[in-house]
Amino acid sequence: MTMTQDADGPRPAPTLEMVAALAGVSRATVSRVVNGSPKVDSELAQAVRKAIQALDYTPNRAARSLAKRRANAVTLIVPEATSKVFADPFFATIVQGIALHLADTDYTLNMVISSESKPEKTRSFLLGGNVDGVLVVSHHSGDHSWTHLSGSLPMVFAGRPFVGGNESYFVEVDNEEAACNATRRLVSSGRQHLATIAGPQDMPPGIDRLAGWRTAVREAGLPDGLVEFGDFTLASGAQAMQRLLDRNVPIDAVFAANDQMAAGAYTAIQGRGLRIPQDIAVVGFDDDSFATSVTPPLTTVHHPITELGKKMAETLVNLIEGRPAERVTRLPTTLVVRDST
Amino acid sequence: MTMTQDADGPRPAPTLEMVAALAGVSRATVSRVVNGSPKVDSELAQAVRKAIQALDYTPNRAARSLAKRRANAVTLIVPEATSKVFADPFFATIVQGIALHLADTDYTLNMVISSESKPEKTRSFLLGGNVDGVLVVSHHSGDHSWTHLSGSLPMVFAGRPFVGGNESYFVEVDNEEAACNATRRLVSSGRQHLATIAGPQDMPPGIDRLAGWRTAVREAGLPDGLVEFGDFTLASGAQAMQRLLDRNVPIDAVFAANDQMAAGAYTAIQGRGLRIPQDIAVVGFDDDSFATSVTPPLTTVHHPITELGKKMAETLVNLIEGRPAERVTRLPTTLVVRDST
DNA sequence: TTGTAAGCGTTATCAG
DNA sequence: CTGATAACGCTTACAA
Repeated sequence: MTMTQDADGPRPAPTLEMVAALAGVSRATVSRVVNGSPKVDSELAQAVRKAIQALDYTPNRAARSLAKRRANAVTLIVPEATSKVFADPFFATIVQGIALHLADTDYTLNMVISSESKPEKTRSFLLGGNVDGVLVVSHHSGDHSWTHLSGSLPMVFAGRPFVGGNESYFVEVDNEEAACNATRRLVSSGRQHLATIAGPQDMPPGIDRLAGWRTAVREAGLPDGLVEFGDFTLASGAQAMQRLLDRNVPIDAVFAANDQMAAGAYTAIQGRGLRIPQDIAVVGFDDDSFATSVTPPLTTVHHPITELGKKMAETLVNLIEGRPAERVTRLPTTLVVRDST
Repeated sequence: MTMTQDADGPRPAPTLEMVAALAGVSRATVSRVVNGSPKVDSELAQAVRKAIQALDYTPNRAARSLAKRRANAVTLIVPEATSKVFADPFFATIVQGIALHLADTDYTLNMVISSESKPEKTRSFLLGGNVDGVLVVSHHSGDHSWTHLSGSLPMVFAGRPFVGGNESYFVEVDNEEAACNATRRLVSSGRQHLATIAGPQDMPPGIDRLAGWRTAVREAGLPDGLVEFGDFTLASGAQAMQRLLDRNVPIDAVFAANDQMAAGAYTAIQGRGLRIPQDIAVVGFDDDSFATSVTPPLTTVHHPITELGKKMAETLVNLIEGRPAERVTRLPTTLVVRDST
């Protein structure tokens, strides 16, 4: 009785050795063509490629990593705290950008959500030579508990770290400038009583967007006291807007530090029978799905989040491969004007 | 001149061999204690553990995988199409659940977003022995282009696959039953004119939730024609509600197939000066951040998404390790009653 | 119970 | 330009 390949369990993947045999060359040669070495006879190369096709051969990553002392993998760290607050699409979108870029390289993306309870596990995973670089997306506060690793491993952050901003690699948009421009538009369209719903002041985006609003308001010679704070959630935006309205002072425009809070502001404004934009103009920040879902469609700052993720990945790969890389890359934003202003 | 360890480049990670030397045992023994083999003298074990501590040793995954012919890694596949539609937190949340569970195992999670353009790359990665199992979360339609791999590799799906539901492993909630219960509550609270904003009919959740609504409506002897469809986005929910209202027939309750569409329905309803719940009761599905952000807080079906992710991971690991695993696990839902009904 | 030694699939060095 | 052959760091029979 002969062994036939039954459907019992996946048969082992073809190895480089098998390819070599089929092509009638040495393993070294196969390895060379697989890795695109220029110095290999083109006839042999053809033969090898044919064999690879025939066998549907894929190099074994583990063996490869072992031999090259390089994992060809990068890790995305998401602090557990951050991972719990995914009301906004920031995370998913940035991950998408990262994965999209990495798909064109031969780096693999692995994800860990780092529990603050036992960070050593994550730490030793990272330092155990299993990873060539690290991406940190902690939309949340300044908990960059990973900054210290940047001495041992290439790291790139999403957004300026709350601390250590002068040593770390990161990619962001110019939040202050973008907020300033958005606010200027409000001014130049004739609004006189500008308010803002600011984000948390322990997060760089919260800080910078408020600063941008202030700059624009002051340069217009207007008072800058109409500030209420939210935490980037829809509900907090609604509440902040209520507080603003409760002050009983004239308000004819409001800049919200993100679209979710802007959407919240909508409910508060419209709930009081006021009209957007006739009574109050609203501009947001992010240009996420809220911006178009809401009525009237929201004028907002386009935040290129996917690009941000791509750029993070690109920077990290450059770092890993010893190519020059920008320490801080700042992506451009644009104001997209819709019907709320 | 002697070499001192300067801060030039990360020093190589300690190896098992170094641990063995320090502890005065053979590598085999170290390997045994690392892998928790029972048959090792407890004194030696202590010594080894001490050495591991001292050196801050972490096993090299590549080497380990190579030796055991097992990657200790699972891959999460996100179809590119799916990844573009992240208005709702489903993706982030389920990933969180997966990562959370995996954190307690020694499986690594890697993510690929599979471009439909060149699926072979993904395919060969998966089949190249780099991964022990696959998780597929394609919230989107029935594009389970991966089902065919399930012969070669353990796979678990998020939600019942549109096709192949009888062979695949998957975890889901009983959408039909949940929708039915939610609708029954509307009936039992005295509502007579029930409408629904259904999801896309090429997605199992869309289909099942509509079916559940129908069942409840029919068993109450009420007409089941008040149906409009959306695509699970806020905007589509608003539009569907407009169409419903435009029919100019009495409506005193509506079941939306998810919370985002319910939120959209809110704007349409309140935009016409109708009150929730006095004029129209609303119930949603998912219990995501919208449910509490909205005014009045939304009565909705709690969808245990994090648990879903955890269960997916758990099932997959069981499958990989040859333990028994449920082919379909259905997680319980609960109706959380807030102020919209 | 512990150690020896033979792989695991690739890459890299070094002759030829 | 090609082919032996020695690593790479760990696991695992097989001996002792």
